[in-house]
Amino acid sequence: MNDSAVGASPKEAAKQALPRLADVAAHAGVSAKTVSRVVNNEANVRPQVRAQVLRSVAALGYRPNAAARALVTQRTHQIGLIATASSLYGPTAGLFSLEQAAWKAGYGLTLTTVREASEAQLEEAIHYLMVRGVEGVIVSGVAGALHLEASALTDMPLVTTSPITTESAKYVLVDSDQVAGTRTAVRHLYDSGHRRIAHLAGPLSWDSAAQRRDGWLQEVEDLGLNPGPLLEGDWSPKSGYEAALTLDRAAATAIVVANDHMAMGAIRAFTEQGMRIPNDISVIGFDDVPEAAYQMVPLTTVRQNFSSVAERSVRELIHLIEGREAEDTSIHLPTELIVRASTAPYFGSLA
Amino acid sequence: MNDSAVGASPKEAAKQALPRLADVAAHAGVSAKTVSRVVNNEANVRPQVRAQVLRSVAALGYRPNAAARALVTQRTHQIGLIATASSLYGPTAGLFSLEQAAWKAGYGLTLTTVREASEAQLEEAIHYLMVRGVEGVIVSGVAGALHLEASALTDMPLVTTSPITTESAKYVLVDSDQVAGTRTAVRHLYDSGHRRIAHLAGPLSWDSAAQRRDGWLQEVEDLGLNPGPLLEGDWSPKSGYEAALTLDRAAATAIVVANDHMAMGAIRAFTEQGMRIPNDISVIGFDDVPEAAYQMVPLTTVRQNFSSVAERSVRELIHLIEGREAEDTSIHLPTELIVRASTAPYFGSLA
DNA sequence: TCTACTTGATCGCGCTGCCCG
DNA sequence: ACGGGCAGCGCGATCAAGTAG
Repeated sequence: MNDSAVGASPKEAAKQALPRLADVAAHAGVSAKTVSRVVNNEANVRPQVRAQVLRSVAALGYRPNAAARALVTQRTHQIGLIATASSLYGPTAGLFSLEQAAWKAGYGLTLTTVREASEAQLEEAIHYLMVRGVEGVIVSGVAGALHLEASALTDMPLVTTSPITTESAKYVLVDSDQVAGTRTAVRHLYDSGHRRIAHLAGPLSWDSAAQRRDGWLQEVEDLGLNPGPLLEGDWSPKSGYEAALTLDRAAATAIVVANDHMAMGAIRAFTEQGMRIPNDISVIGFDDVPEAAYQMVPLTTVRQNFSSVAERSVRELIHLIEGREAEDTSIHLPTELIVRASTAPYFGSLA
Repeated sequence: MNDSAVGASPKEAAKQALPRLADVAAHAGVSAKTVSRVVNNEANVRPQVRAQVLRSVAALGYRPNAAARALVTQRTHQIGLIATASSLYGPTAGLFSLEQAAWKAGYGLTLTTVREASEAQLEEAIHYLMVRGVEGVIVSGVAGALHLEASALTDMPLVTTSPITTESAKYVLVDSDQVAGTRTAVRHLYDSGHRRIAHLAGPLSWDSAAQRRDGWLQEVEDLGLNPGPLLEGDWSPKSGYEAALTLDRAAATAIVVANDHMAMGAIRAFTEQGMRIPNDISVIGFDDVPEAAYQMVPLTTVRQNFSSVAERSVRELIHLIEGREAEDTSIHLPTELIVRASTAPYFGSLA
């Protein structure tokens, strides 16, 4: 029983020596049920007994077994997180905020990833999490506009960052206000005198990329301008670089880029072509990654507050878990334009 | 029973309608045990019966309940991940690789974070994970050299990225070879003619920062040079910027920086002071973040292969879980010097 | 009759809910 | 007001029992 020899089976190794409720009960000289009461802070235990039990708990280092508890209470206090497997700044930035917010609310996080944002993979991931008894699911950074059969969810509370169509009543969307973000960016350029404003979008299969493009387009049109060229990248600096090389120089005096990393690539491309930033072209990014302020040309950008999105997501999910009606099923958190040195006023061509 | 009214308790909501083994058994007209056999791919079930059970499983959408299974088998096939709560590139870069590697090996990931790398917080995190029945723990990106009482672990298999002293036999360290990384960087500068080589370190309470500094120092001394100035930042671009402003310009013709983001801040600071990169000073970063290649001055850097570290970590952990002896308890994966435009040969002062 | 294969009844994992003293 | 007994959450393990060759 007590052999600590090598080659012990995982079974023995995993649970080896973990004290159980009954051990504490024996140690304290009370019943198992009383220990349970103390551990769960229930009433009707004399302070004296409670103290004794607590002493035994401490002495043995007892912690209640989560699986057993989950089995009987049907609650796990776990939240499932489905993320797309990529190391993009956006998707990862909120991750730890998510965990911390969940922790504060008394929930743990079970993580799973999908390689691509297909209905099939999403449903598979949700099932994986359901089996593990998660009480709600957050889908973060998954690309497209998907449809989810309510049957697949069995009323699982769900919060996502990009819109999903579903019959489920327990569903809330939480995201930065992407449209307003790029609108603000366009507006800033307009106010600085720019009239030919291009857009370098993310992969348009991503909802957030499409929305940023929509914001650009809407604002440009509301301002009565002809939209400048629309380019598309894949979020990577490399794709920003390559897309920028294709930009017709005469067609734009400014460009709104869908994320900072593509903006960096674009700036590099413009520079290689002999253009100066911001003199020859103004560039605005999106995200405000930490290094944006410390580029050779500090980057003007639209800051997303990822930790706010994360915290709000957890809050909304827990509301759904607790059965409260969501007041607003589509929540858009504000972004903030951070003006640095990659944008400048445009006074018109002298030619 | 079937009310789908709002305000259902979490208990009902979470488990609502999930079919159990007994449901499948009834549907298929066999005993629960037979369903269990089929689900677990055990032998000795007639193909005909197996097919029928499988049909019932599909029809009801049955999935075995993980908590119940864990309770009886004492196995969860879950790996616990302890990460430091920060959105630094390094710690997050390997996260999804970790999840994918675990998934491939048939394990899930339970995530928890610590705010700071203290013994107390680590032990708390490990206990949190133990209660959830994880079979092993990976500690990623936690800073210092900590000591862990074996008693706290109860022989929990453990893989970390920075060294921990512990009595536990089931412990393996997996990391990039930090020392070799900065040694290579210094060597490259030396071979290019540099003789006054400074170092901008990360926070030296972090083991990885200390090791990179050690690599720099060792190589400099092995080459018979006097070490250049040693500066310290906190990994952020801002701290790199500020530290670089304090560098005595005459004291160094090159600087090895402990990560790319500080290097970016440093380059910005040097540029503001009228120095050109690499003409007036060569700069080498560490990590090879995606945007490093697309800076205005593409950054020479030491690439870490985060996904290799993640995959190897999972592999080693699973070996430990399976009771195999670790062949090597300290594994250092190679880094690669990526030479770009922020370094140049130095031909000596003409003064 | 004996062996090989296939199936099922019962128990218990660790804990909490209900009910009783 | 306080404490304990008992059942059962959903599953897999053990062992016994059944069927065919």
